Amino acid sequence: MEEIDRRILALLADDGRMSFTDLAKETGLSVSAVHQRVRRLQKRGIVQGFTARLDHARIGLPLTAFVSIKPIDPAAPDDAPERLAHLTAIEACHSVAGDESYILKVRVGSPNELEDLLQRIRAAANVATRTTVVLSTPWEGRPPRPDGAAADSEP
Amino acid sequence: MEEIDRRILALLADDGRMSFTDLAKETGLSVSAVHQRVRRLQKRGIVQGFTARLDHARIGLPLTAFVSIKPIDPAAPDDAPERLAHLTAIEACHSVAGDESYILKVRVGSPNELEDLLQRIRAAANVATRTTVVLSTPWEGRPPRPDGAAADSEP
DNA sequence: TCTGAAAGACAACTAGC
DNA sequence: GCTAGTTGTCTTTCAGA
Repeated sequence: MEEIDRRILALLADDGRMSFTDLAKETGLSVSAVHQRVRRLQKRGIVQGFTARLDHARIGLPLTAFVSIKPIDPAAPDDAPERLAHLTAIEACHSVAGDESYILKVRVGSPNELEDLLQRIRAAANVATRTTVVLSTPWEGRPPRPDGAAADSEP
Repeated sequence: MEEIDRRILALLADDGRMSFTDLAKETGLSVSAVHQRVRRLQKRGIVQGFTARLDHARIGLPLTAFVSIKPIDPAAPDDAPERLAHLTAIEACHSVAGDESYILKVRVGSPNELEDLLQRIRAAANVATRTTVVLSTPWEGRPPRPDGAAADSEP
């Protein structure tokens, strides 16, 4: 039951364009039943959407870096995410425990663009930055494998 | 020309299940032409695949962390990625410049699972770990917006 | 929550420019 | 590299158990 939902999620994480027909074959359900379950998973927000995995190096964004930021004025209100949201080079923004307050994952076309981006980040959020450049990425975005724990209750 | 490809990539990054019919409407091309272009983008490896975006908190993986690793024996050959690949909790593995050699992004169900994972990482790759726990994620996996630079030449 | 069937929409291929 | 047309498959909805 819940096992089938996890199987559907694994299949869609692996191939987001898999047809309902194929999902039905893989799960042993009818097409309608799979269709219903996927719609329910989307409605519940467990499936948040579908996206294409792109080769960043080949769309003009070959340089990836992690940027840790720390407020210059620790007393100021912490609204860094809102202040940084317009910078589309920032692919992800995580609030973290530890010495710094956020870790940003950024993608740019060149070292020059990275320098420019860092200046914009510092100016927009009034923060100090510490940057770790990615040299290569053995893997990334590997589909999650829910090991043991169960999911949530009903919405 | 190349402009249309970038538009297609942006649309598919935003909705990986968008139909070719809709892609055709959005780009002003015929369905066949869009179909051809997407197939070519996949064949060239610019589109590497499609995936469902899942709510990790609701599939039993509510805890995210970044784990930086450093070899205990700097003279040993660096094969950490191969040694760690079997640990499916590691969603991404980046080789980085800086004090440490890799940054891992991991997702687990609980602090206990994180502790267990860290032990496995240290044992498998003979490394020291430094872990930064994610408290919240304002955003993540935002579609890349190729700003100015152009893509590659032919395969 | 499932099945099965029916309508329409779509994907995939072909030919021709 | 594009358009247009054709065939077979798929998506989506419905009634019913």
